[in-house]
Amino acid sequence: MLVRTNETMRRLNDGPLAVLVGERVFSSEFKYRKGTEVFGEGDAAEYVYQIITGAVRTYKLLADGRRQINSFHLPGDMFGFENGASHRFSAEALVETKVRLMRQRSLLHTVASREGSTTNLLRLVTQSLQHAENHMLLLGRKTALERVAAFLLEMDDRQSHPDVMILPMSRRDIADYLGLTLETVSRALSVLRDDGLLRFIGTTQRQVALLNRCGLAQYDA
Amino acid sequence: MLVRTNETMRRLNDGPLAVLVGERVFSSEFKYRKGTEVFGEGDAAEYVYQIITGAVRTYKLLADGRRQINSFHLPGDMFGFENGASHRFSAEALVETKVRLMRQRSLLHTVASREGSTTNLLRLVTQSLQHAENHMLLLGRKTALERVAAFLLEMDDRQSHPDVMILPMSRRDIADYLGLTLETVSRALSVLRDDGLLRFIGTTQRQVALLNRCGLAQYDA
DNA sequence: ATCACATATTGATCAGCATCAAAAAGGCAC
DNA sequence: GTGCCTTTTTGATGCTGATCAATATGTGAT
Repeated sequence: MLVRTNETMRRLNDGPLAVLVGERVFSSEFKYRKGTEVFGEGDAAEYVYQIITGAVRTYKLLADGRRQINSFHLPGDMFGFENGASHRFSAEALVETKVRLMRQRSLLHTVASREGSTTNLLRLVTQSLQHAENHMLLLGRKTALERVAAFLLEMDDRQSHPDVMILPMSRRDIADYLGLTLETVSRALSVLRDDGLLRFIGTTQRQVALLNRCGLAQYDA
Repeated sequence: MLVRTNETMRRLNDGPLAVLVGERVFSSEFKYRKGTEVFGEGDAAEYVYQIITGAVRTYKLLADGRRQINSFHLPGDMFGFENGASHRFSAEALVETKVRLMRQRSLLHTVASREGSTTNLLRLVTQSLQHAENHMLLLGRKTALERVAAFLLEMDDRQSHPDVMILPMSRRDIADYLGLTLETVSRALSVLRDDGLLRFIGTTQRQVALLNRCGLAQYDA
């Protein structure tokens, strides 16, 4: 994505709602097994979630099964915040995922009684909006290679540029995020590998070492 | 778009920030000629805008000129709200446009001192996010015909289902909104016309009568 | 280790939309 | 109205990415 700065170094209890933590607002924890639904589109929006460990995809479906993933959520990220009474999209655990959760009503109430946290909550929503704006540019106007390069740089950034990046999602998930097919994603990754921009680590294809981040950024428009 | 309910009947002074109007918050009005820039990506985000008459496009550009329009703003709509110090996208008047504008700092300050308006401001941002989520689904997963049908239904809804809808934007604007080329948009409109779903009114091609909204909705996925 | 199933890669072909091109229609100044 | 420029439509062709298909690799259970 275009905006990568300041997305790094997110830690638990260090996000926009840090001020609320430890105030009996985050009432409980919960664990989801790989592939299970956290909530579905149209479900009552009772809780807000923060990921402790694991990863979650949020997505919308068309009637015939076409899927668009809005975003991937990693440890520290919050999701599920809704204005209305029901969720506008679905959320599923990509892998075994532990979350902290609290009631939305409780959150809004707490926020309303506290100056400053208002702005934090607003910032949280604004950041999602910013991500969405960048993603619309990607979906509307970028080529397959540009999309995949942007995706790798986004994940790299959100994992704080590790030597070996772990992708918790399948090729199909990546494809549904980028508005492509899984075959096209696979081919693009192969091109980038053959061009010496990345290397797959070990036996799995979900551990990636970025060998040339600047080169990758060239591929991204 | 998927969400059309409650987008109708928006009037001036009747939006999310109605509570703020008449409180010397909206300091002034300004007029932009057709095609002129309201603000550019990266500009200092000093003001928030509300359209009185006319229409505005907000968009992002890639280095080589590819453009993605995030949204079209019609009378009553607000835009230009930013979390950070600078605008994340550009805004231009589609036609001669009159706006009301106020300083962001002033808005935030006023909001902070008033219970309730916080939630309204939050709702404003959340609505933009909701629009973005629906648009990502369109950009990532819908065909050209589905996109154009969805566009017509969105505009129809936002103009409160008039007999004759006026499109203030060019085919190129529509294309850049829908992630297509202007030729593809033109062809899709011709298909819908030939199928009896719409009719062009008068001499211009920017006045459209929707003859069969349910039929159009079938085209949309 | 073996088997069954899920995931990923790679290849061949196809289709939808983009691109290139030209003509028609509309808008606007004079 | 006339002329000029912009916008829109329509047509011909091409290319990117989708689809269909086969193989390879990985994973998890027993």
